[in-house]
Amino acid sequence: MPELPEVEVVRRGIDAHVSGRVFAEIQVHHPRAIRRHVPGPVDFAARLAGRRVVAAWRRGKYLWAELDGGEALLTHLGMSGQFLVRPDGTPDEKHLRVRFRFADGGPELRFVDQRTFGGCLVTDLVEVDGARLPLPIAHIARDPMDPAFDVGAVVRALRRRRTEVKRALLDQSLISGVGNIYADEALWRAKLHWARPTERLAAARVADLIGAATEVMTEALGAGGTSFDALYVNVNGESGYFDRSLAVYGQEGLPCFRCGSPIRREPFMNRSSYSCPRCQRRPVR
DNA sequence: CCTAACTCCTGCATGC
DNA sequence: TGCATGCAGGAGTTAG
Repeated sequence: MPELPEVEVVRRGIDAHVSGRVFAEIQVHHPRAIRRHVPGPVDFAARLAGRRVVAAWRRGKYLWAELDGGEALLTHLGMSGQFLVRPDGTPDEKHLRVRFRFADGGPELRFVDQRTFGGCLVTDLVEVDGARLPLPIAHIARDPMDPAFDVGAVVRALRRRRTEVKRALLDQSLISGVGNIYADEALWRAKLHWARPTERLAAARVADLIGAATEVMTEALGAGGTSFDALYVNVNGESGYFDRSLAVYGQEGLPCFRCGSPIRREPFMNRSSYSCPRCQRRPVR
């Protein structure tokens, strides 16, 4: 499940292998992959052909290739999206959705996505609060790796919410880049139960939580990301190894690293939350 | 305006 | 073996 660290690994790969190159033929193999590009696949391909990639950027879980002339190829990996750099003639992946060829005839870029939650679109860049962003993600908050990330402002915004703390942590308009895995890891590090009401959390506890999220995602990036299977890989098809360092996510029944209590799994928003029953006490009501 | 539920999708694990 | 069911879940959309 690509979250900030995994998307950053992909961004670096695209920056290294695609920046400076000129798009040629683009093939859309599955229309759902560009469903957010409203004008459709023909327009999508036409807007990219002949355009040079200036650089690859990221905010939260979104990444985009800035094109010469001012537009951007914006993408989100969803649950299972991958960008792979492959020499021409490499057999197509089963879930190949979009093929990007280049004018230099070098290795092509492929968007592969099993569960089709991810996608691509071409869009304008706009100025938002001192940052240059693709228009559809103007509402996405800065992530903790952003030099202009303001911890104090995020703490205040989060405490204004009237909801459970994990819901707020997953809200990409408050703080971006955190998904289910790193949310659970950050809550464990901060010793907070996911259902704690935000309005009853002291500012210092919230700051601890943001710090824990930043810390765990930084460590995961250093490990090349988290991967449970072949679904998340870098542009060369290689997996990260942070899954070995996970304290709670997917660890149901295994002993807590801190206290030895068996990690529990609870239903949360039609998915799961993992936590330590002793280190992370459930709120009384 | 704010919050929560719903929805999209495929493959794998599980149980009968 | 085959079929049904549950689960994985990001984020836009819709409902209240």
